[in-house]
Amino acid sequence: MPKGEKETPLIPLSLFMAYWLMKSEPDVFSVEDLRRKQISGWDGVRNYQARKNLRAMKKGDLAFFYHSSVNPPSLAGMMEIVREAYPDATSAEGRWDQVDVKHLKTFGRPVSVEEIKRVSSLRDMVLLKNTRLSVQPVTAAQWEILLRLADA
DNA sequence: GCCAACGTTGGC
DNA sequence: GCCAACGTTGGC
Repeated sequence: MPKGEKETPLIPLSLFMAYWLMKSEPDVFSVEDLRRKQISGWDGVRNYQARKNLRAMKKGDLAFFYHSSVNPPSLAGMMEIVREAYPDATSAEGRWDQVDVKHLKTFGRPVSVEEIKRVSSLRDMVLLKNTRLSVQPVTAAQWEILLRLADA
């Protein structure tokens, strides 16, 4: 290999980590609330499919912070999973879990769901297919495209 | 505020 | 296990 040429890893780093999208109504908890706290528990999830996704999260995974039920609904920032699933203290039944997340970025240019719908390579996003799922996976390819749209 | 899509509950 | 009734989510 010629000097100064960057060595390509045999296996891309992205294969080792997963990407997610997590919804919150910003009136309740926004990406700026998370920026102020830096680290916060992500609790209150009461859906089995979302719980399954929470439990699949690994430390170091990245997630988009999605602002739902506002105009316009959009990807507002990015965070890192810093603690894997553990019992949600706000759940009396004890069967729900939460993770801890850390603020990484608030997007200067949030990506609206309307914009996402216009990108054909994003048409398979869970966000568009299963609109009610509040914790959902994002593929590495989708992640890259969305980051570019966010100018991040 | 409306309503479509989806999830849960409970009677049978 | 089916399904009707009901509740919730979330875009519009």
